[in-house]
Amino acid sequence: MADLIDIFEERGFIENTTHDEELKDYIRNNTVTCYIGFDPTASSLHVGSLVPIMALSHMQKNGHIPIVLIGGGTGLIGDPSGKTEMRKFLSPEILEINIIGIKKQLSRFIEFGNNKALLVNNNDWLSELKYIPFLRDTGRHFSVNRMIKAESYKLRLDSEDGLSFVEFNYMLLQAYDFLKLFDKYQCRLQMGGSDQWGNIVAGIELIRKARQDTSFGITFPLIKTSNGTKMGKTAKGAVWLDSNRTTPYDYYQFWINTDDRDVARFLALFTFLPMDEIRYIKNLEGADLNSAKTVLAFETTLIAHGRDEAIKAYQAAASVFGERFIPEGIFTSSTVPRYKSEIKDESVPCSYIDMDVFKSGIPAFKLFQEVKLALSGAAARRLIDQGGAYVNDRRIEKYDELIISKDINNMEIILRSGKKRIHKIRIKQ
RNA sequence: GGUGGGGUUCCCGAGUGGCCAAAGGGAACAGACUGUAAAUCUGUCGGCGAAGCCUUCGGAGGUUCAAAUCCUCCCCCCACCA
Repeated sequence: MADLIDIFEERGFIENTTHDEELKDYIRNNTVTCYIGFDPTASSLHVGSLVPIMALSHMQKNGHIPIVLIGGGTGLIGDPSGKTEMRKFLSPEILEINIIGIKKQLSRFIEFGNNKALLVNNNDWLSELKYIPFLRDTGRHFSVNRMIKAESYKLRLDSEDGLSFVEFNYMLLQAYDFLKLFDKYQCRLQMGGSDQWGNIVAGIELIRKARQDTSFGITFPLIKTSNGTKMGKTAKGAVWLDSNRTTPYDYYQFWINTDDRDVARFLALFTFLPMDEIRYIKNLEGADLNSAKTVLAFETTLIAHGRDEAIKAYQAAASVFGERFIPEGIFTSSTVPRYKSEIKDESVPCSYIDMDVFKSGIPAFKLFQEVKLALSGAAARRLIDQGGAYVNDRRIEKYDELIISKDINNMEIILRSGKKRIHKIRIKQ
């Protein structure tokens, strides 16, 4: 059995662990059941959750048993850890929808079934908790004095908005989850983002006090880009794993646009390529890194959306931005296309517009607004005035220039905003 | 429950009767430079096909020629006291 801790360490997954040596021994010598909780605050997970997901996947690939805990119960409350504002309460109906969406997504990363991985919902036990027994059995193990010193509450305790009692309880519930999974599945390891440290330690202590037994915790670093911003946020908001929210094309583009300084780190975290191959690219500099970015984008899209979509996104990128060749010697494990591949634009954003529209002509800014390359007419005019709008690679000079039939090539018109945002119009007869 | 302080455009935050579509910063968008990178500099940044008009400063009313600014009621948040 490969040494999971070593894998985690060299790939950059570990921010902090409890009981360093004991934990290593435990993982080396046992089939470990471990869990991570996911809050069902949206019907899709996003790139921000990718580190925990990849961690579970590594666990499984190395013969351990991951448990995905969906916070159907705690989701009714909202974790205040590291948050500046109180979460909106979500209705049970919405939570139910979200849970279904999340389950589906995780199946791409983790193989459920045959007890190779479990998916549980803490609503199953939390919803039937009785207040008084809970206080007596679980609450008595918690010291408020300690809790208010927890880093995870600090932000909120110091803030003007304060911390509601409901949220204050979150830690107890998460600790209780851990205890429950310990009892039920002998789960002794909880992992989570670095903001979960307090909650994880609370669970470990609860298990120690209530069961006189040992359990462990690992936290992952908060992944920031080298720019210092939280990773996974773009202009349009979060980068989702759901292809209905973030298309595979956009997903691929998100990764292609990785900062030079982040490429190696992200390859280690977000792909399964061997570290030897990843280390090699540390020799690359400047534009040479672009081939590594292609591999990063391809592999991440492959994992999240499957091979077909990854290929399509690759081909679309090639059709729009030109093909990049991956040198033979690098990333030999990657299945990224290396030959001169077909250049197809199938997954380039596209909409269909009636031929009639172009017979009489449509003002350019209207067209840009129509396909959502600009959010309003004013924004579209601004874009054109500033020289950022192109039709078939021809810069539009006047915002009300009519786009007409002769702009159509092969039943298509290509619109571009700035350098990177492309939209294709296909003509309907 | 009492007292005091607040709720401003995507975010932070100035603005206390007209000069306010609202300072400043951040984010974002575009241009130049580039490698679909970063940094930098420049411009833009509520809506409407221009002038002009319309909508916006927690909500609802009111005073005024004129209200983000004044008054009334309501909702929410914070601090201190109880």
